[in-house]
Amino acid sequence: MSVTIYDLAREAGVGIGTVSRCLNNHPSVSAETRAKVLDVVKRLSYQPHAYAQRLASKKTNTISAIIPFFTNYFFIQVLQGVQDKAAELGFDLILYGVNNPSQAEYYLRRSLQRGHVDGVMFFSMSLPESYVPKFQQIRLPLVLVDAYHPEFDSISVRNLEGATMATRHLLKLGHTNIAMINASLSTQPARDRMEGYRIALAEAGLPFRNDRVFISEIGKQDGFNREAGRASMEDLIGKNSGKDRATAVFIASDVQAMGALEGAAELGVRVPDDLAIVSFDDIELAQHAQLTTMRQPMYEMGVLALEKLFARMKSPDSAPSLTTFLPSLIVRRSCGASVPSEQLV
Amino acid sequence: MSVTIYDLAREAGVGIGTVSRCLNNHPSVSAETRAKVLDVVKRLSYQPHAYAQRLASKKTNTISAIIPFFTNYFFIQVLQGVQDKAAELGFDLILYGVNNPSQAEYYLRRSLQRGHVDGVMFFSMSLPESYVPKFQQIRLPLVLVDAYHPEFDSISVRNLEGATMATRHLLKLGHTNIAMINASLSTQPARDRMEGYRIALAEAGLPFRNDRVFISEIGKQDGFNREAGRASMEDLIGKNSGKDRATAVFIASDVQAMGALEGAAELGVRVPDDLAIVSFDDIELAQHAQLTTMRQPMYEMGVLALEKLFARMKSPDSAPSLTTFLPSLIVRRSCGASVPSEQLV
DNA sequence: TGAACAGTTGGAAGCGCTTCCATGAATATA
DNA sequence: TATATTCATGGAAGCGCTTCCAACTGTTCA
Repeated sequence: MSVTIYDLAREAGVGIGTVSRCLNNHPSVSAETRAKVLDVVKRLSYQPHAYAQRLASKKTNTISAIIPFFTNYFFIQVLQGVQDKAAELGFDLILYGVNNPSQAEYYLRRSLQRGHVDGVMFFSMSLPESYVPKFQQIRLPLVLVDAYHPEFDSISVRNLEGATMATRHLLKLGHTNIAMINASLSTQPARDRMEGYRIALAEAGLPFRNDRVFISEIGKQDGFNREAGRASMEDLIGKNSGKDRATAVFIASDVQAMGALEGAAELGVRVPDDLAIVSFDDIELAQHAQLTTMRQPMYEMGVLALEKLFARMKSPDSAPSLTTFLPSLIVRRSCGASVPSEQLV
Repeated sequence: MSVTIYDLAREAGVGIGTVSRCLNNHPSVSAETRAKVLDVVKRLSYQPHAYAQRLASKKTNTISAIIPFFTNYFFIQVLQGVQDKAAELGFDLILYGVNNPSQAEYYLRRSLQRGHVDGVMFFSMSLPESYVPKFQQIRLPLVLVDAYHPEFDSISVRNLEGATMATRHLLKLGHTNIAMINASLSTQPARDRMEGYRIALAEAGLPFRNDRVFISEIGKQDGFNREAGRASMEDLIGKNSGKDRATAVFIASDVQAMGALEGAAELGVRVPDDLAIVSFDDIELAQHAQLTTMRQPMYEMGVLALEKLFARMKSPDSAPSLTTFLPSLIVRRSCGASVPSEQLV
């Protein structure tokens, strides 16, 4: 049927051990023999059987990525980084796209299956605590991306600093009354982004006021969605009159900002003239909507995730590392800065 | 180290054959024995070794998807369909995201590796002819999605009919001078969409005029990109004056339409008042930009792709099937229809 | 001249499973 | 009672590879 190393061995007049050594670039094969064997390999167009190799060598050359679909553009971008690096390192990538935490758990279990994958990447969700010992027991490398756990390698974005940068930008543009639209404070990113906002205000000697923070938790994703953004904006505009009027708002995510833009347009509030906006994430829509926003280096995060996984395979006992990325400010029209410096396109 | 069926067999006081039969729901095991074995399985928290199973059974329970990243939203949507169905059928999905045809070929070869996957899905690119015999020889199931080849199962969208529907919609709104912005005619979709446009015009007794079709091939993807759309729109507007003025345009894709909108805005042409627009694809941006467009059932296509692959595994000898999906008209603001009927959100 | 050693090589064992065949027990049939 | 027939079961063989160990060939050195 298909060509095996036994066929190669017979054809080349050598033993199967020698054939295997040739295929795996083992040093102790004479140049002559190697050439002979490789010639036969080519002639019979031999292809190794992936699973036989994996069974015998106890390495799978495969990793899995558990990643929620709802992150959309983030999903694609980060996946490109992962995929490119995986190809470079010769790994196959099993994709487990999920829509909810219970699906994620299912795939965690599946990834933990003995000999299934050499490593796991877990994205944008908090790791259920019950899986911590399981990964540690079988010593399966795990990297968290856009998430954090002290026991594992993690990669995340510095939400606090990013929020500070965003708010500082509005301050630099002369705004002194800056509101915030946030998502549920039950999530760490929302808390961090609010803290960053608070810090920037404090730096400028401005008070942090609870009545300037608008939070809606309607819809999915703890309020990180379009409808919640819209509701918050309507709320804000309803209360935004008189001399105490906010002239700018920092919005915790681009998707919320998209909804907020709709709400503002509907209520006749012009952006940026009546209200300047800076948000967070730089999803694809942000460019089209001309949102000034904090960009996360998604592709780079994907690449680094795989690098960390690889490093962990090499040295399983090193201490868990945390790498944080500083988001960068992308200036577009929504903040009202005079010279939009869109460099990306 | 890890628990094997030998451990189970010893612990349960049965043979390894019996254990294996229990695990695989083979009928000829007494209920009593089965219960005993399954109890031990649970007690030792046994996990089968994936690759040992695969080597012995000669089935991988894995499929690969070769899919270009540049399709963006299509990518995510269709992948969700694939993933959901794969989970249901118990398959693992190896994702090979690519950015160019040579990467695609690399992964085709990899997928063809003996015993690597049980089936392959190939998206949105034309299959290199040299791979046709390779798949046929080793009888590896292959499904083409958003693509077509007579020798394989294919799923595609009826571009011609979709274009006709789009153009008809503009006609129904009273337009009699309708232009088209297209991409390179070297691609089948571009040809089909133009033919559909032509047919709708003919139905209405209107002439097809070459000077009303604007094609730019700048940038990537044979002109299916933002810059090309913008260039074409600028070209159109430059030539659009006098009584021979086009009042509507059918644009071959949403991404082109996004660029076209920018160009129109810059040149002071209002959409839809001065120029009505209908485009094609219904990517995520389309909703935000309020583009009236032809929606492709992406999720459904993903599900069907996996169903076809599965069917092909069951009966390798049936004739190749082609399924086409009819896109549906999503009415938003860009066409100027009085009552936007956005049902999706 | 013989011992020690490095460089190659062949092939058995083993990875953990599925499957087939032989066997034995239990039941049905003449 | 003797003989089929069915149902469960144990375990060897085999999937295609890697790896280890033994063995064989030359060389080198005392």
